[in-house]
Amino acid sequence: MPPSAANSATPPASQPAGDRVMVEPGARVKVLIPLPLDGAYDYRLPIDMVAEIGSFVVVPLGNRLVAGVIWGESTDSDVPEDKLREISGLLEVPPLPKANRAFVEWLAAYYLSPPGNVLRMAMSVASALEPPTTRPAYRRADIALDALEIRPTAARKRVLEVASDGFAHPASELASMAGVSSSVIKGLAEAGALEVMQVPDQARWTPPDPNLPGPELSGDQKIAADQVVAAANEGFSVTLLDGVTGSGKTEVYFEAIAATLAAGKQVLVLLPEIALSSQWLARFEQRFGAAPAEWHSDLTQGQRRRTWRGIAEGRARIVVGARSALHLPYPNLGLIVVDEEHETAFKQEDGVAYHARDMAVLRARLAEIPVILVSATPSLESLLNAKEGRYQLLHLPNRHAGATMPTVELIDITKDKPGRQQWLTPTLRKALEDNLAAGEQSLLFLNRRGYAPLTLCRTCGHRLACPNCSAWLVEHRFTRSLQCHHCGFTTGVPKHCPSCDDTDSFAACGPGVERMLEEATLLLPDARIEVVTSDTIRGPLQAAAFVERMENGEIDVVIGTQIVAKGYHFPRLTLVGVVDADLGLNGGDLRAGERTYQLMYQVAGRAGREGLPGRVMLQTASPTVPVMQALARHDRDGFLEAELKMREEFDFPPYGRLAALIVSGQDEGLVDRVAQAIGRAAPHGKGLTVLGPAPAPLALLRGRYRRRLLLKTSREVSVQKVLADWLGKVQIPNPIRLQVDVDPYSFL
DNA sequence: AGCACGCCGACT
DNA sequence: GTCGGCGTGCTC
Repeated sequence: MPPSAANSATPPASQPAGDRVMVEPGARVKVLIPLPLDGAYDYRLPIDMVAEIGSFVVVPLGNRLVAGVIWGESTDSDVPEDKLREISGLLEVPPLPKANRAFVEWLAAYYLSPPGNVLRMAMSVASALEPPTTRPAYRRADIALDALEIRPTAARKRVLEVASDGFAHPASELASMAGVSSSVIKGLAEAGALEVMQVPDQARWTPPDPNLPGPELSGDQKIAADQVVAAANEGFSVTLLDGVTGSGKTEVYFEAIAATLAAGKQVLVLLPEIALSSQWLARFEQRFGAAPAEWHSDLTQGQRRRTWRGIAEGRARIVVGARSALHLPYPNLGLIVVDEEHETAFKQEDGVAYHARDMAVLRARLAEIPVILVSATPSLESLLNAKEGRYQLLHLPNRHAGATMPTVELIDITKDKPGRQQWLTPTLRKALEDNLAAGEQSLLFLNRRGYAPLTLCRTCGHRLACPNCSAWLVEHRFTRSLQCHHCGFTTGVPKHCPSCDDTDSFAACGPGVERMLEEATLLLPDARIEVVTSDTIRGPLQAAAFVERMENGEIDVVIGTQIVAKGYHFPRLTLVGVVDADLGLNGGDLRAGERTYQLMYQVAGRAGREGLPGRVMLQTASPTVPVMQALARHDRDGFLEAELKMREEFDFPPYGRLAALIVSGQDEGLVDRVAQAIGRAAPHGKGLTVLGPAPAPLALLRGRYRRRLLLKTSREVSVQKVLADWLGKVQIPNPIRLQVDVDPYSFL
């Protein structure tokens, strides 16, 4: 069935009629504008304009016109009548649904951000608000080919054959369906064999078919699937689906998706790093016979516009996307799934610093729909919520199809020492050689891009640092450059030391993936080795190409950063070597242990799945610390329990709550004075602790000096209220920026 | 976020 | 003498 036919056969999902509220013509209304203003502005609805709450409108602001959303009737405003201006136009877009509007307000209140800034995320695609356009499409004209003055070539016949299904196709689609170039289409159109018509320029998704038979589920999967399906049409609920790697969590939540789709509602699946999830998309398509709508940073402007409108108009039934997909204008959302819920990639760090997993739960509550959080290594936040009964917990303890968990070995690098200027221990070297000889694939994991994290002068000890940040420059040999991983500063490798002027005196210190490539190449000269990082994989096409090379066995050894640690499933990958398992444990981060466990567990999960046993080797200098012991003994629950206990003892999240204040500016003295003034105004009281101000871990970032204050409260305290009272007392001079991060994850 | 208004350096 | 640098402040 061609997509256009399927599309017209199913009515689009739409917002419940009861949620729609018309506005009196001529009324004074509040219009929220996607700018960081204090609140919505008052405007007059023209007497002849028919609009409702949520309508997208164009309003005059200063001497320009901007798009905004009618937020409600204005009842108690002190804006004088003579300041009031009229709404200048109504945009041809479905109104922003009630649940979305509530979501904007709640998110803004929770993170102390102007609501306009939050609305901006929902209105990120300006062109989507413009009137829909059309584009040419072609179908078979009602004329016999031999009645025309052109030769009936094979290419032309094929085109006419595929164009005879009664539907109009864009030239590019027709060309690819017939396997010809678009010039053939053009020729046929000019000759009159194809009829040109204008069709709406909109995306067309084949509706996923929830009735296709799913895979055979195991006993555990069946029990879990029955529960999520039962929850699927029962209002708000949160389910934590906790299952080991390979236990088939995806198949379980696919059943909930099927049930929601069957009820005619939309589904949102949030993934971290969606751009790299070609394998997830393939599984979805196999289960539902159609591709979902995608939302991520690699879309073109046109794709964004069509997808945004397709969702607003209810034609896109299932959306899979990165965290920003949470803000799209779903008129009839029925289910949210957050896969890999523990991932820190869900925490937005710039602009409004929100956590997409937490906001998914909020969004679900406001829309009164279920949300499923999925992970093999759930966050302590979610585990505690499950433990205390706020979330329903579903457990999938076993790998399916008889696959066993990989063995995890700790290699003590202080005893089993790598050679000079080497980072692989003899044990891991031997394992790599054996695995190559056995014809199986290996992964060397090192979460460090570039060649070496630090470059210093052998003569005078000078270290090459970023001029804008308190960070070392990282040498990248592939691009023959030195880079700052915090601000993007790039420079060539200097010939002379900037400090002592000695020539060619630089020494690379420590390993990066590029350096591991050298070591691995010397060790395994005949192996096909590939480095996979965000530098070498740019965008979904290259990611898909890499997956294909792996699946075809064209790669023997992958040396990769965290982008290979997640989600992929390569049957012949049986050895995982972690070059430096201690890497994430330094720095005194609150979540260092939890994160190291999650990352190591995810990396380990890449080893051995169907039938072939996997082997994981963690190189560590501290094999006795609890994280390493837990990994080696497969004692996840014991580790998490101990970690929870520690957090409880010190009143840290998820028991207590945190907010970080970052004061930054180019004038270091002024930054200090302002930070101290904020510190002096700090609140006191039961369950409140304020730490700082202290230099932020990156005391200089992008040329701005940074000081940090940390507010720690017990769970009963409203962090928002404390922060609002506190910050209301201090004046922030203009060149200084104050960033408030509620529930911070990164302590930079 | 724009866009204006407003005060101090190198040019047609 | 002006053009223009971007610091501060406002937009219902």
